Amino acid sequence: MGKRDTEAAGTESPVQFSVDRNSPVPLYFQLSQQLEAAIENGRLAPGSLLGNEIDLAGRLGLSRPTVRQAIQSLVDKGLLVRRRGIGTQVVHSQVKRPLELSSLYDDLEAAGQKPATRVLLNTTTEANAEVAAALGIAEGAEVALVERLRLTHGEPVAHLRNHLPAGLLRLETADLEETGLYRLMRSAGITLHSARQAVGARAATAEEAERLDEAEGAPLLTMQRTTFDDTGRPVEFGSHVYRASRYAFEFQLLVRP
Amino acid sequence: MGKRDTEAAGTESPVQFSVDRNSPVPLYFQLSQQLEAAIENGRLAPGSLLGNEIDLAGRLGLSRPTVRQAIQSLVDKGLLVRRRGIGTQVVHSQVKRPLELSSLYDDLEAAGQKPATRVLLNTTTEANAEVAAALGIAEGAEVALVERLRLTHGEPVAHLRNHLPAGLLRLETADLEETGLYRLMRSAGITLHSARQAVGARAATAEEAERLDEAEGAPLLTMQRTTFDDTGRPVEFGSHVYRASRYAFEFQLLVRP
DNA sequence: GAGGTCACAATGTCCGGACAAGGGGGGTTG
DNA sequence: CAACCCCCCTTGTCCGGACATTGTGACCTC
Repeated sequence: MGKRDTEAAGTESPVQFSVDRNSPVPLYFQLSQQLEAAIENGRLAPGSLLGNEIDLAGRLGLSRPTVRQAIQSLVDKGLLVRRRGIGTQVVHSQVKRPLELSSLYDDLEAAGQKPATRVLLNTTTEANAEVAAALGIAEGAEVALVERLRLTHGEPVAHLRNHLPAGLLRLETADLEETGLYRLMRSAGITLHSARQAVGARAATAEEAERLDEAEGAPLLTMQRTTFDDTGRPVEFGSHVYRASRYAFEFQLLVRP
Repeated sequence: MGKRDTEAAGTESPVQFSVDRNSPVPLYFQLSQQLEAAIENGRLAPGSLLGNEIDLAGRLGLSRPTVRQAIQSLVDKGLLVRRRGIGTQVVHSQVKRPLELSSLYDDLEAAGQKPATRVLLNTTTEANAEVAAALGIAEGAEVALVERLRLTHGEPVAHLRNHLPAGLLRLETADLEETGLYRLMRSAGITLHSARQAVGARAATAEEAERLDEAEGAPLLTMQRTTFDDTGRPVEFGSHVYRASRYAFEFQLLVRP
């Protein structure tokens, strides 16, 4: 009886947003960024309702499709959940970042470690059967070969062996010592699109043990990865070995609905 | 001069689609499924153009937004690539399935292996610090504990230890021997939404070696995973050990644009 | 009081249109 | 002949509206 009809239902959100129509950045993107920031810093509490799309659109002077596009992008990121008949609510946190095509260099840097790289080899060679199959080229064809040792605090973490199609990109040893391979590829105009990975484990050979400062037979984490650009062309085949005592893969993933 | 204006530009696709407006399944979904099937079986060749959205909409009697929604869902899956000013192309194959929240049981079954499960333990216990932190509950609180040995062809592949919040779900040993844990959770109405995983490696302890029929010190692949439902509530914490000689994680992933 | 029924609220789907932005090709111009 | 410019094609963004579908809660009935 004494209830006002506009009274919010408890977990409603009073956060205000605004968009700039003169900005060249799309309206839906402006909104999604503001929403994401509000979720990130807790102004939009986990579990709280977002308020219905119609009102939100009205308050911002946007159309519903635009608002929906903004919300959808965050649903895709796993930050929001839509429930028909209920509303859109903020996921109960714990979600950080979904799995990306992780660069070891970026991973280490993000973890606060200061990664260093020692280039062991930067040359060309003939593709063996495995490399040829991964890169979709003929066996014996010329490919670029890079072998690197990745270190943090002066300690080796991983041995990285990468094969790239010939002529794709000019790799300077100096650049490789400075940053990660993916960054170099991206700045060369290559758009990384997808990758196929296999992660396993095996015991260290004598040579690997020597290189990584481990005992022979110590458990190592292995990863093989073929990366494709947006045309589906293989642009890189990596065969990496990590010291299990110093590195593990961590990632978040979403369930495809 | 002698060119007809409707002449396709070489790599155009002549594939026909159709939608049923009386079906309850959404129009955009009908179209995206047909597109996906056409890509899967090669009728839409890798690299070929899809034809512009306007025409496609016109031919199907749909609006452009609906067609775009269908196409977008396949772009999200990594099957298509859009280029402004050019058109939408089929990715040059190699893409199979992006990473899903993989169930070992489903993985093995999909690989043609016939997985079997031996339940070693199905009880409740008090959460230790690690489990409590993962499930977001108090240390010492009661949790369900399941330990299973997963086998193929009579050979052990992995030892699986799972902790679940008390009262979430009634786990019958008989069911656990028949199928995977995730299937049981899903059929209990729990919607799995996201997971946080860590994959590493270590040497087998004497007990693990015994259980998995490996030598002591053999390299093992380890995974720890906390799974969340769509409200962000932790619903499962798994601590698994795989025989590196018989199993590796394989997955495809997309680069977030 | 327990049950079902109905209205409401919210997202899901779909339409038709409009203009902007980027890429490519062809024509024009030097 | 080459460089530049302009036009056209395609996707990107955005709008306003319409109806369907699905949870929820209140109301009514038994």
